[in-house]
This record gives sequence, C-alpha cells and structure tokens, in this order.
Amino acid sequence: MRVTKAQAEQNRAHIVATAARLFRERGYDGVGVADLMAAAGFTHGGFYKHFRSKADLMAEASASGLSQTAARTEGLDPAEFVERYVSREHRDGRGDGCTIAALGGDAARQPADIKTEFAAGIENLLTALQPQSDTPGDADQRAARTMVIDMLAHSVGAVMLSRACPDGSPLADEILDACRKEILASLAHHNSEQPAVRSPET
Amino acid sequence: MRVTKAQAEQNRAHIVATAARLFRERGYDGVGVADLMAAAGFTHGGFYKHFRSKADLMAEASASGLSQTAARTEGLDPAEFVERYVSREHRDGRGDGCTIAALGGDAARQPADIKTEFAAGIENLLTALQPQSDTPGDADQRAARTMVIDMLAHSVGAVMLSRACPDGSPLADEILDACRKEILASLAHHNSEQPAVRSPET
DNA sequence: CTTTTTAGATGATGACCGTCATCGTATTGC
DNA sequence: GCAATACGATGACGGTCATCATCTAAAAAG
Repeated sequence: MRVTKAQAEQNRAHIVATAARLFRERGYDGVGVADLMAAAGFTHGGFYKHFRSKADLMAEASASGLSQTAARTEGLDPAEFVERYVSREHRDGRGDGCTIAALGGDAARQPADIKTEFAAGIENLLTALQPQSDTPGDADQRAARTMVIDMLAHSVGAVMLSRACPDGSPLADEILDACRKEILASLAHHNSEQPAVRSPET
Repeated sequence: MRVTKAQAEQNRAHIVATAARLFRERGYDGVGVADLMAAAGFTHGGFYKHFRSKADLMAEASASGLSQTAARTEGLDPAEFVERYVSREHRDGRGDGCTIAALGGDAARQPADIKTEFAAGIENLLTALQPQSDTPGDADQRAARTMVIDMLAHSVGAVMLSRACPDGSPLADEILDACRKEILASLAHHNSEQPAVRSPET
C-alpha cells in the first residue's frame, strides 16, 4: 500500500494536526500512539515511518499548535485578543484552543526540546501581540514588551484556573469574568499613561 | 506485620503527603502506585488497605496539597504573597510549591471530584488572601473579591508560563520579573483607589 | 518493463500499570 | 491469654503502552 510522496507528506501533516488536537484535549500522557493513528484514520504500524518516537511527535505537534495560535493572533488588537482568549468558548474548547493554556502545565515536566518549542511559541505570540511597526525609543519598546508578557500570562492563568473548576460551576465563570474585566482595565490604564500598545480605533 | 492503629493512620497520612509532592513533581499520570508506595517507604501491596483506588488518592492528595497552600498563605499580605509566589524559588520548587500552579493544568482533564477539590482549595486561598475582618459594604466586598481572584490567576499564570520555558532560559526569568512587577503595580494602584484590601503596614 | 524503495497494515514483544488474592504477623477486643 | 482483626509484604492477573519485525503492494528509479 504505497502512496504518492505528496500524499504521504499530507498524511504526515494530518497526523501532526490530529496529535496537536488530541494532546490539547487529553494531555501528552492521555493519548497513545495507536489512539492517535486511529483518530487520524490509520493503523499504528505506519507511525514509525513518519516519526522517530512519540517524544518526537510531541515536540512537533506542540510546535504546530503553538504556531497556529500565533498565526490566529497576528494583527489582533490586544483588547480583542483578551476578549476572545478569556472567554467561555475558549475555556470550553480545549481541543481547538490555545496550546499554551492546554498543555503549558504539562510542558513544565517535559524534556528540553518541548520546552524550547514552547519558548519559541510564546516569543512568536508576543511578537504577534506587540506591533513594533512604529519604532519608538528602546525604553518604550521594553515597557511594551513587559506589558504584553504580563497580559499573556494573565490571560493564560485566567483560563487555566477556570478550567480547573468543575464544569459549569459559578466559580469557573466568576474567575473568567473577574480576570477579563481586570485585564481590560489594565490595558486601558496602560494605554492612557503611555500608549506604547495602542488600539487601532483610538 | 500488623502495626498500631495510630501508626497506620500516621502511615496513611505520610502516603498522602508523599503522593501530593510526587504528583506535583511528575503529574498524576507520571506517578504509579508502586512508585508512590516505594517513595513513602512501603511496598505496593498495602495501598488498597488505605485507598479504594488511585483516583481516590489523587483527590485526597490534591485536597491535602491545596489546603497546605491555603494554610501557608493565611494572614499573608497580598504583596508579600506575590513576592513569594512569583519567584524563582517557587518556580524551581514544583514539589514543595503551590498545587494549583503544579497540577492546575492536569486538573482540567480529571473527573469532577478532583475539580471540586480544586474549586474548594481556590476558595480557601481567596479567603486567606482577602481578610474580611472589617465588614464594609457589599460593593466593596465584591470588588475586593474580584481583585483577589484576578491576582491569584495572574500569579498562577506567571509561574506556569515561566515553567513552560527551558530551565534557566532568559525568557523564563523575564516572564517572572515582568509579571511580578505588574502585579505589584496593580496592587498598589487598587490600594490607592479604594483600599478594600490593604497592607497592614500602610 | 524491471528493479528498488517505501507508506502503511498486521502482528508480536517486553515493560509497565492498576488491581486483587493470599499470607504472615502483630495488635486489638473480649 | 485467646480469638478475631487488619496492616503490610509477596506475588500474580489482565490490560495497555511504545516500539519493532515482517509483509503487501504500489510508486519511484533505472
């Protein structure tokens, strides 16, 4: 059952995409190689024709998921990012959501290669959120970067904390609402003081 | 090899404490029953004399770890909490640190009983951080609670994001420093506007 | 067209895991 | 003290897991 070289490449990409989603939903340890391949429409045998090990796929799937999040964030207004990120839809859609929020806790226990992918993914997200098109002074650049880093950690923390609470519990929603309100207020506050990161509308 | 009833109770507590630490270090799936019992100084056989299942222990160990964090936070100034929580020491000491930051990401995929323990643990932490000794108006109470919820999510996000980066990487430290600075600034800002949560010193 | 290569299927292997059966021994209740 | 009880040790069980060997058939190379 040989297939076209192009088809094989496409199958490989499909396996990576499927893995990225399943890992986000169930965690790295919650998905077996056989599970994964079945979900992608294959049997477990062909796996090692594409990847050297499960750990290899874990790193590649993480990178894929992270770059997808960065791509979807590109050109998004910070406030708009927060509205979408710190939302019930995002919290309840682990599989289709941000890889950092879904697997950040697991990444901390993974080997260096996965952590490196996460660092690169975070760096990309920061760049996507911080439009440095207008090149102001170095001090402003650093202040803007600090602010974006803080906003990202803040948003990630809100989603993760809300997800740790029982589904549909008042506390889960309260956390989300409280954080969204405070993050947006913080954004507005920074904008009024030194508009290093500014909304296009204002 | 029977032991005193008091000794057995003590052994059980020791197993729970060991489990809480190991789970924080390696995650729920990263610790086997045999591993765990060996780390506590026993063989795997006696496990089911103490717990009905591994899932049962997971819930109990989570509750134990969470209440420990709440107890250690009791009476702590919010700013002091942030200084300790958003620190390199805490980030690098998963096993001895906060259960929310270590297992919050995993809890999201666990059954309802564990999520319920997390919600209760979070609620306890909020109470420990929000001294409602002076009973002001309801509006102030709610505003203070919102602020504490936000501060906790913010701190948790900072530690988790930093942990997802390679050990000793500049980004890991940058995240921690940026967030600590911003969280403390936010605290100061709230204190100056409406001192619902106030430092004892000021 | 012939030969070589390789994506994917099938099946097996050894390690690990949660759980339970059994047993010894020391404590507890009488 | 005697009998009943139960903590903990030893060992075994199904099941799952990552990985590899083998086979196939079709695509690629010549």
